[in-house]
Amino acid sequence: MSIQPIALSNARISTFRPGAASRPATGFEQTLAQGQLRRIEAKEFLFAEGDTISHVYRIETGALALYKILTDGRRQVMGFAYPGDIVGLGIDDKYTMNAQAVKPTRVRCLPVSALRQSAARDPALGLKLYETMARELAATRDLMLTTGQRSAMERVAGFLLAFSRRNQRNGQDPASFELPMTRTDIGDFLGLTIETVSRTFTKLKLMHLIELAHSNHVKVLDIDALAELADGDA
Amino acid sequence: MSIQPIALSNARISTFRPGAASRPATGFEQTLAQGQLRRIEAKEFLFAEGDTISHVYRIETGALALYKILTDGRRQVMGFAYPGDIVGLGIDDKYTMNAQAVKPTRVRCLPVSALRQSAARDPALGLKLYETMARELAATRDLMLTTGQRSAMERVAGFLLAFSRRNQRNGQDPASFELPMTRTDIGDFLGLTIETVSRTFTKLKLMHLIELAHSNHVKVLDIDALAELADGDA
DNA sequence: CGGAACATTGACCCATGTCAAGTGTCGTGG
DNA sequence: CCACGACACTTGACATGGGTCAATGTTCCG
Repeated sequence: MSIQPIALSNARISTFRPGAASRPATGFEQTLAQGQLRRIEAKEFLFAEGDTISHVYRIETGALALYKILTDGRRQVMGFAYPGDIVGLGIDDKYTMNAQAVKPTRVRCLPVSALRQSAARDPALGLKLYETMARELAATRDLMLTTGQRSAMERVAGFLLAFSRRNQRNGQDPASFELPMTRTDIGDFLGLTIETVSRTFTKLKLMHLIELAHSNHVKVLDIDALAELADGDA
Repeated sequence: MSIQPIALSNARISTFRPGAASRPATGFEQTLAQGQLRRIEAKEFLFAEGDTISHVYRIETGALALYKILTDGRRQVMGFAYPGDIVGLGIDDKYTMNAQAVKPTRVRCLPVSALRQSAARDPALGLKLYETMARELAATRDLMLTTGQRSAMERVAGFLLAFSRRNQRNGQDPASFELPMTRTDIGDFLGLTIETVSRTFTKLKLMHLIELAHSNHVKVLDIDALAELADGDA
């Protein structure tokens, strides 16, 4: 896979499906399902880097940007969290990133104390947490391969491609979607300036690979060509 | 901390200290201690991306480079593994990176089957694995902040600084050390070409912040200035 | 309608990549 | 012990992708 900009997209601790009995609900999922629902507005923080960890969250609707900042203001977006994703896990007692909503978002809250208790008893939960982290690590490494080695065009094409594929996985239209985040977010995610992101979008338009109805609504015209541009990958 | 280029440097599953009884050895550590010792030569692979996972390894002596490659040859070194570090963990049944010795290296081997068995029974082990991954994730994110947002000088200064600090933690001279890896490895790690790495080393020499006896022996003359150059961090 | 926030576009510049030559350093074989 | 080749590193000259700065356009909302 060429790009994996979705911090926790595969990091779901097994989505809870009431109908499908194939996978029994763990204590964690049961607890989470009863967790309090919380609504946050666009640009509001769910938590900030350095805050003491109180809860772990699962996104229900909306989207979050997860990022770190340097003192001089440079910012690296580590990923975006979408419905189903879990955010806030970590071994220290402080959050290591900022989690800021990019649009109105609802999350379900689980106190970490409850998580710790369960984990001390249930070997399966410990392994799930391990899996979750391992997946996120894999995603982060893919992103690093991207920001470390690829050209602006490869990065942007890969970003759009990942979005398209994510839609497909979720049974939505892979050829037409709304980007919830700003150019600044995309730039800070890919390690580019907003100008470069914008220019690259324009190039893709001129090549007739995409259309931009409004600046955030993307229509993919030629996904194969897009994949080729994004490529350079195993 | 400004840079953390050491993939698994903090990812040790609690170093086993026979003398200190404060921390009881887990089943994992006991098993590992009895694991087979294996010697690999410089440039030899411990495992390659895509190989089926058979063992998890702990480095005893030497150093490994862990990296991914794109089809066109571009390479991203994700980190280096030093004595005490654990490599080979992952949720899939294939290794996700190449692990290649940068100098003669000895590792202790643990079959994953043994690990899986232990983990199914022991909640503490699952949590340790989780911790290990969480630490490595944090290190990878720091590296991403580096390759994504920093200048060549910041990257190289940070790299040397991390090396110095690592030596200090291990009770060795923080002002004088041998880099086990080539300029190519450093470049592919920091997302720079070997020429840029070399030129940056030269600049640091001219600024009298370091000395290079042989091209791989670094003497740090002014660690504070180095830290300042590396900085831009929280 | 007005203004704020975001996006696009253009002109220019610079840090870093590219290409090429030159300089150690090491190990091997004569 | 020296000659040689292999390999890694350094240095220089030049090219360029993407950053910076500035002006303009677009969308949205009060």
